[in-house]
Order: sequence, then structure tokens, then C-alpha cells
Amino acid sequence: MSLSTRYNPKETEAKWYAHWEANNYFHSEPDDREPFTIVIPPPNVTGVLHMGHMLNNTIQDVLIRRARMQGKNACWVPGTDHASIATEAKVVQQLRKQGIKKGDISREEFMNHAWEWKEKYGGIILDQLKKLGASCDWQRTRFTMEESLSNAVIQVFVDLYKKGKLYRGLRMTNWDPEAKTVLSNEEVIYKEENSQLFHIRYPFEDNPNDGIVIATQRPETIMADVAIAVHPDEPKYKPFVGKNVLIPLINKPIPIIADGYVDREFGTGALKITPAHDQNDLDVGKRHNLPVVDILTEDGKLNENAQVLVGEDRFVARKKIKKLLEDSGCLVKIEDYRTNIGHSERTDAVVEPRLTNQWFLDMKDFAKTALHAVKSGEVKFYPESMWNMYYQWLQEDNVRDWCISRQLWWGQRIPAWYILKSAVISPQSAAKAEQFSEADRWVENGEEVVIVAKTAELALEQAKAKTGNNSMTINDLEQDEDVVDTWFSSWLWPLAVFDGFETKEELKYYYPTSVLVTGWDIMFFWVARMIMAGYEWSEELLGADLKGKMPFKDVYFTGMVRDNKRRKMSKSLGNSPEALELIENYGADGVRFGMLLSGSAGNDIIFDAPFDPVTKEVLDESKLCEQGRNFCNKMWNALRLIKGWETADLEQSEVNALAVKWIKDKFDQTLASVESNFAQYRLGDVLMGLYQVIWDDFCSWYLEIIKPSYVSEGVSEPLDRKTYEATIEVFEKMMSALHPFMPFVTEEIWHQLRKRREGNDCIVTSYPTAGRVDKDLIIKVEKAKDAITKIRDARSGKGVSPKEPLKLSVQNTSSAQDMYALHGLAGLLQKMGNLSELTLIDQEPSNAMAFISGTEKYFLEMDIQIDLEAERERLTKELEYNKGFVASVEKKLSNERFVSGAPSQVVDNERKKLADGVEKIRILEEALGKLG
RNA sequence: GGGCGAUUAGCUCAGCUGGUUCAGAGCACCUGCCUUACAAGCAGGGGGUCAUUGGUUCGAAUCCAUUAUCGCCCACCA
Repeated sequence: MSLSTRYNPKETEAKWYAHWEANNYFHSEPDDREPFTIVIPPPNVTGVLHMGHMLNNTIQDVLIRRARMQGKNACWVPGTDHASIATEAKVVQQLRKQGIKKGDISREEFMNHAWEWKEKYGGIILDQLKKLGASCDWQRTRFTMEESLSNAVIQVFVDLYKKGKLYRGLRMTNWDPEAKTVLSNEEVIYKEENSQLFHIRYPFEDNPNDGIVIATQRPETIMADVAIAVHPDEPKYKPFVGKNVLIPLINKPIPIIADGYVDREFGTGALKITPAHDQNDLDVGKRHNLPVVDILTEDGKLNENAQVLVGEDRFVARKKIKKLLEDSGCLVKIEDYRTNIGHSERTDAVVEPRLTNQWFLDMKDFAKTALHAVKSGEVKFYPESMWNMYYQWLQEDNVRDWCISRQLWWGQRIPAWYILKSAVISPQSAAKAEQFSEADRWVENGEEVVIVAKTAELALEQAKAKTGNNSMTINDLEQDEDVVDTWFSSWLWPLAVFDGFETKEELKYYYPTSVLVTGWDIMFFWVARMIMAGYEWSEELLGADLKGKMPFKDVYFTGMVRDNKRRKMSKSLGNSPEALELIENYGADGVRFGMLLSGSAGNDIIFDAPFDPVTKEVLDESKLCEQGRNFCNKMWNALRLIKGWETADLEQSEVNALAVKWIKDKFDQTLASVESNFAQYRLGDVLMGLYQVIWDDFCSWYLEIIKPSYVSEGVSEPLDRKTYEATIEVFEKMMSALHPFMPFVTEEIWHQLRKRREGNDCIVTSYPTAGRVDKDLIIKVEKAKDAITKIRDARSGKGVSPKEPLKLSVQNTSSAQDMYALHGLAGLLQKMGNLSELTLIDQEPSNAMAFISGTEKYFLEMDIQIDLEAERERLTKELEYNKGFVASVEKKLSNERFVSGAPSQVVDNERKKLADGVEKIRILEEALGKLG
């Protein structure tokens, strides 16, 4: 058998992933084991794998794989989100390429195209997750718009309406002119940008030569002005209140009003009131009974109301109106200005405040329960500090009602119907029909009559009752055109992925899920709302079977992945490495290693891009992935070494027996820290611990200790079976401990180590647990390692080859006797230090180099002239250090308040330090004395 | 404007309730090695007043306060 000197991830990864899938290891069915459940944060169907996903899903996979190995019923539910806005935009774009305009086709036709698109491209990201090694239960793959999930959305909508938590109303909303839909407050991202403040003079109607100057960022909206407001106490403006001014360019008279809202210090102290395009102006307008003039179209162009620049885009209009104002002499000045501008989270278009009729969810009670959930500890956040952000957002005065309707087609259509004028077909209904809206819908108390029901049929029933008109048909109703916000379906994800809202059998078993792993950037969009939904419906759904209302017990917040300049990785910046190329270059295990080691919960991840963002050239910079790849290679070569050994029925040497005991203990020690770190989701620390024990202890020390020496070129002595067997055992245990982190290489080595029976795979072997540790043994071996290091140091310092055997002696003291009473320790020292002999002596040898390791004094005989001066200098330095050390300890111990105040254990420790220090000083002084 | 968090080696970060894993890890760096598992490697090494200034304490990287710098979240000032 010959194995390549380099580990080859590519074929190995494909092989094992297929093997795991073929054995159905990822699939979970409810049984009597304890469940361990994770629902994936569903990536957008439009998405391709990026660094954030890789981080996120690597963490989830580590947790799920470990749980599986611990014998829990591990279930990781994958799926995708329909992502209303993003997907609809993609489909519209695609149709446009085919020469089809969205406005020219029916809703149904559009939906057909959209579903087609989804079928074709929607699974890409999930396939990419497989490359990463994600052990999702693919048979459970869900989609937020599949039938059962959509039904849940409808059900919830109806329920909330019945509970009086949903309402429809005309409000100032955030309008995305690009997507042509309204957005929730959370979907508006404010960015500080350079802007300009236009100072514009509005001439008095009765005295056009004089006027009042206002300041605005948005000169293109002056045509929508309905008043100029000044502060009531401002003497400068007081005389003008009640007068009219003329809007420049269109010469429309509007009144000057007084309102306390105006800040006298800002700008000119006079404010234009534009109720259609600003919330505050709307409030002011309402107080003064002013009309609303809307001058913008749904795609952000000026409409006929504007009178000038009709049809121009708002930003083009801004530029052009500047010129017009200049020409009219009304532009006083322009100053530079920095201000926050809201952008659409999805399209990045500048959001337009716009008065529209929308559906809102009353958040007051939801906010309270969501707050309570975390406060009470029902849900735990990792890191805990994320709670601060969460808390602040859910404060009563901070949380605003959630606008859930969207003017899109791709999504769950709102189950609300309006009664049409045509329903007036009997005298009975005619009597009830007092008024109709512009859309010819029935109006009651000034509002359109709404019927909310799960289906059109049920809505019709209700409508009949309402109108008293039994001959009404479905054609007399009109369903709301809007769909719900994507997040209005995602917030049900943990409740709905198991069996929709239908059978509940699986929900009983899997709910609440164990942990949610997600980025903190969607804390408000998603995490908080899932908690709300869990609180609202889990009890109704599960009744007596409820194990907890919260959708998850823990939330692990990952940081944002940033580049080495601390910029958030994004497509537009082009600073994100191609996830798949990364896997291609370093292997999935290498990349997983890199992701896991680069940060802890909540902390942002600085991830060096391995590719130049501009040239796409490979930079030799993605150190952590490289480290991961190298680690794979290291383990691979350890495997090659071990597999190359011949074995024989030999007596196990003392050295080997000691080495085996030591590595087992050492690994158990690591396993103990693995357990505690896992409990705190410190995955990076777990991985580093395993990395160190495998690389340093196992490869660098253990394997070197037991490595059989060679007889002649290419031929080495056989190894005793007992040691060989133990080595395999430790190695495979290490592989199983590492498996959740680096599943592919560990599975491969697992199988290379032994012939395995069908089904004996690393992925399903039981996760190792820590055993008892012989601390004394570990300490003694550590001391021996220190001595060996000093020997090597001495060799390299004196230019003596490691190949040249040397004589070493130890001063015969009781502690030396105790140390070397450990069987095999002397042999270990001899082998690793390449010593021809190791003896305890009472008489110091001549021409030997002395060094101290622990409290032992060693003499290394080398066949070279010892430089007495250098020796003296080295020893003096060490002596000085120890004297200083002892002095500080003595000072501590002579402080009575320390001796009486500190715990006795601490004081005892100090005493021991002192004793050791004094002994070292004695040895050093003695050695220096000998040098003369 | 309100709030949160950070500041420890050249870089990225650990350091839990103050005292032996108290100044750590990984990477980078320096020196020497193509030693028959691995140069994607081996052996050895250097490097920090724990941001500032005070305070509490027998004892502070750790607790308190202050200042500075950075980051983030929230908020309608035209």
C-alpha cells in the first residue's frame, strides 16, 4: 500500500458525502431518543453561498454532528426562503430580457414564471452546502412558500385578525420606488451621506419682491408644499403668520402657519410643509387641516400634480429644479450637508416616505412577550451581550407596528376580500350600501369593508352574512392584491417546518429546537419575531404536549464576516472570496477549520480574502484555511507513518508503555476542556485544543517517542503489537473527537486505520468522553520534555548535531530519584534527546554543560571545549532571574496581611514557590562556584 | 441625541466569580535543518508597564471611576 505524501481532499470529500447520504445518516425520524434539533436560517432562493453562510452552516454542522455522535436524535432541517422582493426582482429582470413586461402579464402568468425560476435555480445554494459537508436532513427540505407553510401563514393572518392585532390603514410608509412596494421600518437602512441644503425664497403673495426663505434637502418636492411653518414665538416671522406665499415656479399660494414643531435654530427657522412626503409634515398638516398633495408616482417620478418636470425621476428633477430655481431668482444659496438617508435593504433604492394603505400588526404585546422570553432565561443568547441590543429594540417606545403588506406578487397573498359595488343586487343589500370607495368597494365608517378568511369560499359566506345578500358570488368580492412580508412567513419557520400547522406529530417531538445559529444582523427581522410567534402559537398548536413555548433554547449569534480592512464582505464591494473556490483550494475541511478558528460567538470575523478582489488572483493570504489544509496533511502523514510500521509479537518496552499512558492521559485532559468549551459554544477553542493535542502531543512527541528505530537504510525495527494497537486506538479516538469540525479527513483516516465493517463509520461512532487523568505522570513527562528541549537547545547553541549521541547525568537528589522512578522516563529522555546514557550521579563531571530543568540539575557532556565565560554568563543570568523571583515571593510572604488574609492554599503555593526558588539558587550558585 | 461593546505580542484573539495553567494561544517573525511520515515539514528562539489616570484591596489584565480612541445598535430635526 502506498499513500500519497499529500492529502487529497477533492475525491475524498465527494466519496464520503455520497457514502453518508447513501447510508441515510442525516435523516431523522422521531423515536425515543432525546432530540437535538436545528432549523437552518433559510437562505434566499436567489442566493449563492457566501462567507456568512459558510460560517453559519459550519457551526450548525459541528453542533449537529456532535449531537449525532452523542447518541441524540439529531435533526437539521434545511430549506430556503422565497425572499419576496429579491426573487420578484430577479424574475422581473429575467422576463424583461425575454421582452416581457410584468405589467403586461397576469398575476397567474407571472407566478408561473416565478415558480419555474425557483425550480430551476432555487436549489443551487443547498447543493453548495453539501460541498461544505453540511449534514442536513435533505428529505426534510422546506421552502417558505410551499403549500403547508403558506397555509400556516394564512392561518396565522386570520388568527391575528380575529384577535384584533391586525389592522389596515392609511399611514406614512417607507416606499421603495424600485421594487414598487412598501417596506417595514426594519428594512430601511440609514446611511450617512453628503447632501445639500437648498435655501429657497418663497415670495409673499401680496409683495412678491419680499419673501420668506426656507431650507430643504429636497427642492423637487416644493410643488407638494401646502404651507410654510414658523415657530410661534419667533419675532422675525411673527408678522407674516397668516399671510400667503407663492410656491416658486408654480406660483401656488400657500399659507404661513405657526407650529411649535419648528426648530428655530435649524436652517432658516422656517420650514416647508409637505404632508405627502414626510411624516412630520403630515403631522403638522393634520394639526392645521391642510391638504395633502402627492407629486410622486410609484416609481419615484414626478406626476401631474407637480405641474413642472412631470415625468422626471426625482433625482433628475432635483438637478433640473436647481437650474429652474436659479433662473427664477428664488434660490438663495446651497450649502453642503451631511444627513441620514434611508435605503431599501434589498434594492438599495432611496426610500420615499409615502402615504399608503397597508396592513399593520400591533406589536405592543408581542414586544412584551419577546422581551420576557430572554429576560426570564427561557431563551439564552450567546454571547450574552447581544441581549442589550435586543432589549433596547423591544423597549415599549421603540417598537413600532409592523407593516406586513407588500405590493408584490411573489409571496403569500393576503387573505382579505373587499365587497364590490356589484354586490348591490338586492334591495336588502342596497340599503346597507351607503358609500363606495374610489375602487368601488363598500365603505363603512370611512373605511373599506374587509373580510378576512382562510379561503375565498369562507370569505363569501361571511360577505353574504354581512350584506344580507345570499345571491352574491365570488365575483362580487375582490381579494387584496398584496402579499405579506417575507418575514411574516419566516417567523413561523420553527413552528411550521415539521408538519405545517397540520398533524403536529413531529412538532411534538422536535419542538422547541435546540439552538439557532444566525447572524446578529437579523436579530430584529427574524430572531425576535420567531420568539414572538413561538409564544403566540406553540401552546395553541401543542396544548398538553408543549415542552416550552420558545422556538429554541439557545441562540448563537455569529459575527459578520469582514475582510482584513474590516469592511463587511459584500457582493458590491467585491471583497468576498468565492466560497466554492475556497473549498476548491483548501478542501472543505480546511475552510471549515479556517471559519471556526477565526472568531467566537458574536465577534465579527476578520477573514483574509485569498483572492484579490479586483484581479481575482490568488493571494497567499488566507492563512487560516491554509492552516486547516496543512492540518489535514499533517494527520494524513501521521497515518502514513503508522501504516508503514511493521509489527511483531514483542514485549512492550517501558518507554512505549509510558508513552501510551501519557498520550491517553493527555488526550483525556483535552477532552475535558472540549466538553466545557462545547457547553459554552466556544467551538474555536475546542478545535484549537484538538489541533494542539494532535499536532504537538501526538505527532511531535508521541509518534516520535514510539517510532521504531531503523536497522538499515529503509528498514526499521518492528513495533510491538500492544503499542501499535494503542496508537491506532488513540488516533481513531482523536479522529472521532475532531470529526464534527473536519468531517471528511477524519472519516477517511478512520477507515484507513482499520478495516471497518459496514456501518462502522466515524460519523456515527460515539463521541469520546474524558477519562480520569494521572496528573503526576503528565507533570513528570512535561519535566522530561523540558529537559529534552534544553538538550536540543544546547546542541543547537553549540552546533552539535542532533545525530551525535551525548552523555547526560542528573544530580542525584531525592526529587530526581522520584522523577526517574517512573518507568520508561529515563528511556524517553534518552531516545528523544539522543543520549548514549543517562545516569544519576553524586559527583559532578568535568567539562560538562550544566542546566536546570524543574529542580533537577543536569550535566550534558559534549565533545567540545566549553566556553567558560559564556557558561558563566548564562548561569548568572538565570541566577539573577531566580533571585528576583524569590525576592518577590519573600516580600509577599513577609506581608502579614497576605499570610492571614489570603486563602491557605494560595499561601501554601507561595511557600512552595519560595522553596523551589531557593533550591534553584543553591544549584546555580554551586554550578557557578565550580566554574571558578 | 440615546444606548451597548471593545482597547492584552507585529496580526487575530483567549484570559469565567480578583491569588500556579497570570501575562497566554494561533499566525507572523528570527536562527538552524531537504533527519528515511509530512518543507503544506522539523528543531530552537525573541517579542506585551494588559489604552490613560486615579481608587478599592494584603494582592488588579481582572472590581469601581475617569479620560482617550475605535466599533456597533437605535432615533423624524427640514
